[in-house]
Amino acid sequence: MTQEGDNFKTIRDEFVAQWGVMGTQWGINRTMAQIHALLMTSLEPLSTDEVMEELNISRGNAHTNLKELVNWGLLRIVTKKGDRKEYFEAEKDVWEIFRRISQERKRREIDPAMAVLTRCKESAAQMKSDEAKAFHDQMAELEEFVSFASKMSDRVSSMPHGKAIQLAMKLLG
Amino acid sequence: MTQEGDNFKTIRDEFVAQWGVMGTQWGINRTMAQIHALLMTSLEPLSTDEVMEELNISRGNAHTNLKELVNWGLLRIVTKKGDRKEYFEAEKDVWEIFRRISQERKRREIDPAMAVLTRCKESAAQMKSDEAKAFHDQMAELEEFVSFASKMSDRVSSMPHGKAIQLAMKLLG
DNA sequence: TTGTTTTTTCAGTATTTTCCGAAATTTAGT
DNA sequence: ACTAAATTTCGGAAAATACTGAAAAAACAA
Repeated sequence: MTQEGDNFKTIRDEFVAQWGVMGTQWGINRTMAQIHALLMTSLEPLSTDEVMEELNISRGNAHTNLKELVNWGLLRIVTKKGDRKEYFEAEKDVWEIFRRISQERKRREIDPAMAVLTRCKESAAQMKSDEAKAFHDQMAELEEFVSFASKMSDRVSSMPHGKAIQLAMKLLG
Repeated sequence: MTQEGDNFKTIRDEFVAQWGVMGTQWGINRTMAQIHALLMTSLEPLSTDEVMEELNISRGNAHTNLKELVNWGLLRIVTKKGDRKEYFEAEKDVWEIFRRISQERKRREIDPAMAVLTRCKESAAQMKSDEAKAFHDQMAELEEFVSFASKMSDRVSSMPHGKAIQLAMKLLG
């Protein structure tokens, strides 16, 4: 291993560690964020064992989080001929990463919120007191806004990269 | 208390509870989300004691989370003359709520991410190996995208409500 | 089928986060 | 200055979450 190789490993490890810390700050677990960082910056796909080794984590932990990242569409499984192991490769295109994360967060965060708001709004619809009317109106406004944001998110994240840039330029220009 | 009053309290409590659960799913603590839900749907500002009572939580917990919501700009403190207590009132306008949350998340999530990416990119800038070059390029792409998203977020969340709607219509139309 | 490699599951443990309750501090009236 | 009301802080308890390690299951080859 050359001197430069060591430097690279050092800075990459720092990125992995920092990304892990940041993950926890936005409600993603540390290991998942670290694995994602590791594979985003790896030229070759890695096996479960290599990930375990690199991050000093257990097999169960590595396995669970690798599969979760596959569910998010941020990793894909690849195989090598004559080798029974699964290897994991990260999506590296930033626009594609953004799209996958947007879609997943919408599914997990926005859609359930909509359901709650709609149900609460409807339950309050027939009530006559001032309190209940205000509650109903507040639910309706929140629901409208969330629905709207949801549609916008769909629209933007289904754009090809080029279209998105165009739109952005108009906004920033 | 009328029959309808009871019904209203029931559905409001359900909203508060559900919003709390959702909070935990997106990395916000349950109590903070519940207090926000409670005050968003309250016609009158509430005191710390009223919040404690309504949610069955301790004074310390109520206090900490009320102040945190004030820091987020989602609640403001109001006082009544001849009363030494502080009362808390929620911002109810959905566009304003969205702006405050966007700004806070940017400050907490995006800005630190930028710092990490920039530092890692610069550390790898002089390295010559293929691995290091790929790492540098990946950091640069991520940094560019995040910076870009950050500017977009600023731009959109500083729009008045009307302008935002116009933009959205063009996107959805 | 039998043995070997790899993946998956999960009960128990460790860590992190949240919360309570009470003491300490601050604020304001008399 | 003294008292009373309200706010703030914080050590330790409780709850929620993440992780380990090992066993079970599955996949594959001989």
